[in-house]
Amino acid sequence: MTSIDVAKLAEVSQSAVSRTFTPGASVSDATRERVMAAASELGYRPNALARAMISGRSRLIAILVAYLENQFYPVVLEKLSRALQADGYQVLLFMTDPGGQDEVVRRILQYQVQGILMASATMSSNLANECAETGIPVVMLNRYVANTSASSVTSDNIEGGRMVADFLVRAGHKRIAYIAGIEDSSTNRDREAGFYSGLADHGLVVSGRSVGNYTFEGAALATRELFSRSVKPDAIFVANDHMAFAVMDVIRSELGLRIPEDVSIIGYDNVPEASWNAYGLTTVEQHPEEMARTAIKILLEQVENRTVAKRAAILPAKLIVRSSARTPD
Amino acid sequence: MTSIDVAKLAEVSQSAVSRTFTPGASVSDATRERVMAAASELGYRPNALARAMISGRSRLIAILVAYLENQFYPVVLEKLSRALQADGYQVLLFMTDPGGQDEVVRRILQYQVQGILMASATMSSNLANECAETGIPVVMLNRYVANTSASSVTSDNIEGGRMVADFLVRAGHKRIAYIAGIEDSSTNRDREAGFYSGLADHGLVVSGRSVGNYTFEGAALATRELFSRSVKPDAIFVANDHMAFAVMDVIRSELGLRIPEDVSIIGYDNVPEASWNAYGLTTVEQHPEEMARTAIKILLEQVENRTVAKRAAILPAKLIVRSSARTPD
DNA sequence: CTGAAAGCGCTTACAG
DNA sequence: CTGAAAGCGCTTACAG
Repeated sequence: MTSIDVAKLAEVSQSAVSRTFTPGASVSDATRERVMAAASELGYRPNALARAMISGRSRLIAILVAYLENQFYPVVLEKLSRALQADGYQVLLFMTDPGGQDEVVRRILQYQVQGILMASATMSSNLANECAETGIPVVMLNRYVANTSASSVTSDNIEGGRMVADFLVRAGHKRIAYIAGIEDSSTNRDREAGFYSGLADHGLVVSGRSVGNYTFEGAALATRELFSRSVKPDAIFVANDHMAFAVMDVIRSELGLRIPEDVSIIGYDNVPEASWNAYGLTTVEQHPEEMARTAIKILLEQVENRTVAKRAAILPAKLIVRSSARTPD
Repeated sequence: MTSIDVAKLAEVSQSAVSRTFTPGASVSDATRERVMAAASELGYRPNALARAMISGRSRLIAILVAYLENQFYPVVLEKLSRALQADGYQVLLFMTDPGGQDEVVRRILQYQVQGILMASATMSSNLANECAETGIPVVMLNRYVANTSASSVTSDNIEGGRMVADFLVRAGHKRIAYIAGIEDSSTNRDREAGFYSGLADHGLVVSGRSVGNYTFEGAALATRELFSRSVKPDAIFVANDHMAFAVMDVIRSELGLRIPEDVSIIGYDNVPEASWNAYGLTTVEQHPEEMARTAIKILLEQVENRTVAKRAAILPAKLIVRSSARTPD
């Protein structure tokens, strides 16, 4: 079923059919009606691929994600997709591997996507620039890379880390440890830097540090390591919620300690599970809906104006107090 | 940058360029080398949309998902996407709304997808048949609809429900309740039917029933309702894990009861959180990787053979025993 | 192995 | 408002 078939049946030109399905094009009511009648009789639907080819606008946006285990990402993905769909764009989803990043992006480019959204995936500066040259806007979510033309949307990770330190110190903690995410991720660097600077404001330094690499298992190992040392922490800032759950499990089930009586735990993200009673995790909120909305606003602005001017949005951090950490008086 | 630009630079025909990028096409080594050199000099990549148009094979597969809060779906989505990518297909992702289902599918069809995978979304039989007429294969995951030509992949929900009943009865429970998911979903119907039949095998009937609609909040309400009655359950089978976490939270935090000493809880799915120590949920496994693999196998077989013969795969259910339910001696 | 040519299904100036 | 025509960037018989 093509527009030509419809044109024949409706006894109009193929152009008239095309115009009927193009919002804003000039067609008389009479023509439109005849075309619609013929179209529905034949079950005709315009071919979006042909439209994309000829118009140069595919209305395809690629979303890159590395893993969906950490609930922050499914939530963001859902928000992004819904917003994009509502604006008449389609989502091309790509799961990236630690290594094959560049290959994936090149495949995306073949599909003539009009923009790229990167969440939980890092992009080499090479690749970001390659996209910029092609004129395809890139917006990174929850991460940024220096020296690229890619835009970014993050929460104020530095301020978030600082707030955690302040909260913990004011609650009377003295031996405050940090469990890091992926060492060279921008989120980890910023949260850690803010945290240390917050401790320093109170004349303290971190009492222990181990690395969980943002994985559940990594966090469990990191916790055991931390508590195997002579100086045991009385509070831990964990670089994200996903790891914090593993940390809490190990502390309660394996070490037999109470939270927050023996150890306070604070995470980062405020994923849905953080509010589940079994954890009641005190954490720093990253508002997924707002991050998604901001990312899409930046991306579509660039898509529609065909500009690739870099923008970096930093959303405010907010501490969500629950029961996993002692509260300052 | 088009194949014509490359052809000019390489001093060959446009056909030669096309053949160089078509696996299996006959090109001499000499020609191929000149084309590749020119292509990389110009940064040329074939336009997948043009290829799709002319060849009639878009290599696009649509995945429909309704919500990603229940961790079962992100996990399945990740497995599906990776498998499809590995086979050289691209994923077009659609988040469906309870109502706008049909509209979504019609939009998908415009993009000339070669197949549709439906997870956590129900498709009207109308729509399924509409797809079948177009010759586009549809595979539903974790659900099925009677009287359609859509294939399906599910776990053996009936047998799973029966196993839960048997386990609970043999552990000595007498007042066994059920918290339902969405009433008219095939998963709920089958799990419930199997469960009741399992109870009947031991001469028992369900002692209470309320509906959680597969949501976290719905399950919390359903739990409060169940315990507000005169006969309180000493065991509950919850139609999926996602609800079971809410049930456990309410039982422990609000009702002050112990699990499994006072109440046994069994869920369904075995999502990642089920193994977290704070819950230690005994549950029926649905192996997401195997379900994804099976769904893709069925779908691609139909895509590649251009058949739409209906298939219904039912994977075996397996009880995963943890600590949320008393164990039979 | 190679090139000229037809054609996939549309949009969009252009002229009337 | 309408139609004829060009063209988006490719693949793929066809003939040599």
